[in-house]
Amino acid sequence: MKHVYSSFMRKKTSHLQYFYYSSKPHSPPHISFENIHNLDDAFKLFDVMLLRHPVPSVYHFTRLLDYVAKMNHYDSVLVLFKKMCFLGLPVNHYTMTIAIKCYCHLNLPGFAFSLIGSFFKRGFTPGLTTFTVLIRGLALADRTPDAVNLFRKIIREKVCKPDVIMFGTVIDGLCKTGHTDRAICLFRLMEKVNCKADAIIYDTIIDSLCKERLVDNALELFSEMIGNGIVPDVFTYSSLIRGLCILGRWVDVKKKFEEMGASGISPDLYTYNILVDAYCKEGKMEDAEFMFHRITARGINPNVVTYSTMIDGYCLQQKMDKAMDWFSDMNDNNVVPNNFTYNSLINGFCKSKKVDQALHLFRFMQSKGVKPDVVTYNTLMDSLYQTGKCTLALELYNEMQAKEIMPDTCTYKILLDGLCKNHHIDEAMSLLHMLENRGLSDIKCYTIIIDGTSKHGDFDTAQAIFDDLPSKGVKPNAHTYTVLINGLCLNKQFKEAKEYLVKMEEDGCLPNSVTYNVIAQGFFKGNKCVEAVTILKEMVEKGFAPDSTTFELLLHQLPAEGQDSTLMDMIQNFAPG
DNA sequence: GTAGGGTTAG
Repeated sequence: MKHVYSSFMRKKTSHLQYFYYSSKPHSPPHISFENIHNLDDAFKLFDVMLLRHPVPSVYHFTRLLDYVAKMNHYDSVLVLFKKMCFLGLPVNHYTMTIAIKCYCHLNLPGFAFSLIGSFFKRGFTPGLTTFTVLIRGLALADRTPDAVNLFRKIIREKVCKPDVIMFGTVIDGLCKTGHTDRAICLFRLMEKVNCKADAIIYDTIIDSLCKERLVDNALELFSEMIGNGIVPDVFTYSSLIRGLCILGRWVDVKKKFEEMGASGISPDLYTYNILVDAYCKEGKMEDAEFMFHRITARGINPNVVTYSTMIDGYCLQQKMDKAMDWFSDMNDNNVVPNNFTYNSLINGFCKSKKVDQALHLFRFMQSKGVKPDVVTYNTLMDSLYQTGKCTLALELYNEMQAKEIMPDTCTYKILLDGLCKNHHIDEAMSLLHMLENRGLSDIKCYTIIIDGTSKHGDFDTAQAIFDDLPSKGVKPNAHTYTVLINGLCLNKQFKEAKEYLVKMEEDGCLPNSVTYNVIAQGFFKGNKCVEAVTILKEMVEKGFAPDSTTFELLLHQLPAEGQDSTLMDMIQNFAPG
């Protein structure tokens, strides 16, 4: 064996010497991970370790597996783990816990559980760490209720005494599934069992509260945290800053940002990315660029998120030249664009009615090895349908299915709307029935169909679908009523349109600005100008403003209604600009 | 000696 090993070394010495070096001649080579940069290196090292005589201890193999796991190559870890088991190499509770983690990350919690059996077979007992990995694994696999049950069982059967990390794992699982309230209950329970919450626990809950826009509650918890002597870190401040950004509390954002610096905590790239994103979403591109320059001024390299966020900001404003400039900058700086980057650009081009450029990018991204996802397809299909290119849209739909990219609820809504707008009502109806059979139809689907059929001139169908909603257990919302009222106006059923305006309110759907604009425009177009003006007055009383189309129609009535002082007031109040 | 929890973009 030793001979095999040395001849192997001679052949491949140039590469393998990176992994081994001896401090003394004839001493066992030291195993080094320093020069492992990719999966290939890791597999080679594994093979070399197998050829060693004697075979290195389980400790070395475990470290190698952990190393590969930390590179997120969970499937490869399991390949190596199975190979170890197959070759009869020893594995211990450390090795098995890593394997459990990998099964969980691959969404195979069943296999993870079966490894618990192996624990006992091999004479090990799973402890806190292993159970924490399992709990987290269940949460990762969208099985948080099971994770919570396992946690309860561990406490009930006194399997082990949960520590702050296990509590933190369960709390995170609850937060990520929208149960922040339950997470807070568990957090309070910790105190009762003498388990002191640390910064990570506070950060998890604060972040979750901020995401739910309960920023004041988050700030309260932040004060409590400090009161309890827990020092906030960059995570805490980043979460709070993002929460304040979401609410547009810019003064508070600035204050928190300064407070953070004063506490000796430097914002990191995450923090900056949050701010860049917030400014971009707000359309404050100058502020976003300023933040970007602060990043580089601090010697931090912006990453794919930073660039993609800037690009998305310009795309949202349809400033495609600027967006493409940033795209070039990103490439010049060797930051590799990903799905998000391309999807933003494709969306930007679509919204600027440059579908050809969007399609060009769609092909380009694939040539660069970036795989389009459901969002890419949705964006393109919507744009193609809206510009009447049905054949191409359908081709993309088929292509997407061929690639086994699962359509989501957005996809179906795009198809429904696209088919209706392009006069394929029958196909839209059969799609709706398919969605009903699969339990995928919701009020938005029906609203699209009601809108589509009535705009297509088939108001009877629209009305029939609307009337059938209760029997399907679906409740119309303000949008549905608005679409129906629009249909009634198109069908010149003005009396009914007004009746539905009252009816929707009785049904708990308050008419909004769109509803009033739609009905006012319908009445103007049907030459029911006096009634249109009555509706406009009601609208203004309720605090809604006519949009530009309504306003133009109103102006046309000026000679006839010029004596009406209310009308004049309205015109003066709402003149655009 | 080795295994466990928290932050960014449609």
